[in-house]
Amino acid sequence: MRTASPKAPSESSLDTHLANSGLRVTPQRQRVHEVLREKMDHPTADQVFLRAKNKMPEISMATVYNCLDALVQCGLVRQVTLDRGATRYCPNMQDHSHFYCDACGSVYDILQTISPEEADIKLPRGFRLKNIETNLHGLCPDCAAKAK
Amino acid sequence: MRTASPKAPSESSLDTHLANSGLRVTPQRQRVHEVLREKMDHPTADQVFLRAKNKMPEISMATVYNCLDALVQCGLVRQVTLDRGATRYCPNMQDHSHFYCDACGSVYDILQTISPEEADIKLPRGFRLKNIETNLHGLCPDCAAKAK
DNA sequence: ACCACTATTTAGAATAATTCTAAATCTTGA
DNA sequence: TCAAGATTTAGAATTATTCTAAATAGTGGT
Ligand SMILES: [Mn+2]
Ligand SMILES: [Mn+2]
Ligand SMILES: [Zn+2]
Ligand SMILES: [Zn+2]
Repeated sequence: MRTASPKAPSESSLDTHLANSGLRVTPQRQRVHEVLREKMDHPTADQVFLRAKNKMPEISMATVYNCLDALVQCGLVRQVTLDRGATRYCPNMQDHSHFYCDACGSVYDILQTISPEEADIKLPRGFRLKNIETNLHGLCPDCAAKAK
Repeated sequence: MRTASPKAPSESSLDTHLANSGLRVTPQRQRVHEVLREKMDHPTADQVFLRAKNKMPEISMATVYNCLDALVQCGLVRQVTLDRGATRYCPNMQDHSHFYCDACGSVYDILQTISPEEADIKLPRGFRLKNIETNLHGLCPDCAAKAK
């Protein structure tokens, strides 16, 4: 073998991102990130907890919150807040927006965004814009069909 | 006097909007809407409750939630969810987006939006787009100054 | 390898945010 | 005036998130 331990791109990305933020690589953080990548349906912290427990029964809710915060902090996961309910988490760091079905609450990635330049947002003096978040609201295919 | 009881535009708008949604005009709903118009700083339900109590000491938290929901339902108030904290409420129904300061959590109205046409969002077959919500993240003037 | 230091995890308590429940009050329209 | 339905209310219940303090694990220096 050429390399001692070849890693999947997502794993090595986890390692480097955590390292860059001065955070350690831990089994819990790996597991939480894995759970998010396994099913990219924008789960809540609670759902991540339940899924993570399958392969790691000792993991705690506090740790799930800690891990999610760590992954958000090092730029591997995005927080998605779309309604009064629990925050959702998205491991897709590609530039994309979210479609939220107001009827059933499901969330879909939409691979299209409006860039700050394109949007040409004029902010009052002093504001420093970091990024633009676009949330699309409407009906998902299923709910749109039922609505007719 | 020409008209029997001339109303401020916002009040009559409250009446007609509620009526159009089959909802009654009540002192509590009027008060909650008034609180939101008084200080458009995007307060949380809890903050609305505290402010509403000044002129209406008997109002309850449950009623504040009920009223906010009624006002949202009839199109007089927008819900604004920007982070893991409590939902905020905005009585400005003009098309606008929100600037959220990631440092201090303050929210500002930005009178500029990306229209669905302008954005030219291409959704997969079956999705029905109702509206686009744009949230700007960054630093407010105060926090930007401190950051330097 | 041993140790001290710090980061992380953990269970559970605490707090915050929201929803629910059932009874009281109010409004509307026969 | 009365019945039906809408709304409000206090408080309990539930859900979401944060905090605390002790246990565990990882790191760097010797
Ligand atoms: Mn996503
Ligand atoms: Mn606003
Ligand atoms: Zn749906
Ligand atoms: Zn700020």
